[in-house]
Amino acid sequence: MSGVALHWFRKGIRLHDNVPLTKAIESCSTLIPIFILDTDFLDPKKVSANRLGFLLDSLKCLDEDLQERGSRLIVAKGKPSEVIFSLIEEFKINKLTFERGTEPFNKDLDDELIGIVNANDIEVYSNWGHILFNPDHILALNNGKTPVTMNVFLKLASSAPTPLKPIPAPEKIPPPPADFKPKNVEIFISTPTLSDLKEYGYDPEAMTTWFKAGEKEGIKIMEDFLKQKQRVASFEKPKTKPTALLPDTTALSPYLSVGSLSVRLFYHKLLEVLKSFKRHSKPPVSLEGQLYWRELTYLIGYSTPNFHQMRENPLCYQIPWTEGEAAQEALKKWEMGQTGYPAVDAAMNQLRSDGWMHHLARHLVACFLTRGDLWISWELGRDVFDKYLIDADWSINNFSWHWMSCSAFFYQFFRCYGPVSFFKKTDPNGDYIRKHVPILAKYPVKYIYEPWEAPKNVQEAAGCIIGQDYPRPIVEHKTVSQANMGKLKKAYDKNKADRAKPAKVNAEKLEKPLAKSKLR
DNA sequence: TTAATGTTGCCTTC
DNA sequence: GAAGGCAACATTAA
Repeated sequence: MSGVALHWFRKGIRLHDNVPLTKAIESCSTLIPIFILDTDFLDPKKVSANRLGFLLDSLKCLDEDLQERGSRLIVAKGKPSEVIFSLIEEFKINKLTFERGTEPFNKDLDDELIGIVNANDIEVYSNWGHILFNPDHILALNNGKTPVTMNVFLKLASSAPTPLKPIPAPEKIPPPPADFKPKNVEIFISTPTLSDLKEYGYDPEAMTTWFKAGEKEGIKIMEDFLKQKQRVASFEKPKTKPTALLPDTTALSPYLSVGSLSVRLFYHKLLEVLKSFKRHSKPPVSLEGQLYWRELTYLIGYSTPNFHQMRENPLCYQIPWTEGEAAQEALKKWEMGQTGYPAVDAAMNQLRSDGWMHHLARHLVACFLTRGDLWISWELGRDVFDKYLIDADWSINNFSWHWMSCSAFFYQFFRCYGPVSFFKKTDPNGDYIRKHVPILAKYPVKYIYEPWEAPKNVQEAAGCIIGQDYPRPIVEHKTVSQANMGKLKKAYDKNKADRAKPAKVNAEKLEKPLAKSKLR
């Protein structure tokens, strides 16, 4: 054991169930554990202080956990591929380990790394540690076709190999070289905080999320939740409350997203709990089902070209969303919680302050921005979510915006969320609004969801005049949502017609070659 | 080809 | 609180 190993942390910011890291340790006396802060990522316009801060805190925890085992985390800054290749060369790396990514930007880099590194006679180990199932395996089971519904996915998953059992964290980890100072790679002296990134425009005060980062925290939240066995066994996602003042779901998404909690650990611990119940809730609504949804989105993101956009995306309906200045203005109001619909604004305010909101709150605001009310492209809403959510996840986020905008996977556009009605069901008193839109806190129950309906004297008594202290509704929901359904119907018809034409031509052209290549 | 199905709508009626 | 109408989508199973 004399080699130098490089373990690259991307997601998978943890020591438990980290197979590549464990493989790296097996065969080296020196291990460089590195995280690379991509300079493209350091932009408050694209990545909020909450999201970046949560990531940095996760790294800090990782560093502490590494130090407990005789190592420490090295955080570099730059373009990931350049940093990796530079380190490989300078430190004569024998072994490179990392967790594979399904997203297009990761996929390309993975292929590049595996190819070039193998050519240089360096041992490479990577795995699919961020997900339960090997996506290539699932796709093969479906003859290479991307599954687009949960039932199809469940069938495929049931005939795929059982997800691997998690492995424990290593007890000892070989240290990086003493005085580790690469020549061509910029590294931080210690794990950076937001204060160290002021030059990029970050303000440490802007980090307001109450979520605590780290592997220990993620595992603790998981264990506390799984202890409530009855709750686990009867969990049904659609029945949880978006307006709860404390999360009514597991709220494990931030930890799963950066990988400080292993999805396989959660999966197997969950199944253990379910085993002790004769009857329990089932996918797609159960807790187990939530993990399968996550898998499905990763699989779709992995196998669908241009999944991050409407155009050139084979799964996505082409819908003529509003563009231009008016759309930008409305988008900004939506982002900043200024639509004049208290429920929507409360959710958006929670998104910006906490970096998290309940899944159904995401539905309400996403529907409102796209097909429901504002008729603005899901891509723009997706970007706003990606900026603020501490659980931001490329696959899940893109999938959900397809779904909510009726661009793919879900098409029942006549089922539309009401910005007044939807939250009333779980929060008739409007406590969620009172918390997240404090200027409305004194409104009587009768008007809390529709403050513009309140008589002037009621507005004055509540200390908030509509149109002055809080905006009037940006649109009239009833009217625009009706009109939008008509527009969607038209767009659907046009898409069907457009799809029918080229498909016919292709079928004729491809008939022979297809038959020939059946064995592929 | 038709029938059943689809994680999470809203409103009115009983 | 449950049920049915609303005006009706696409995908999958049969």
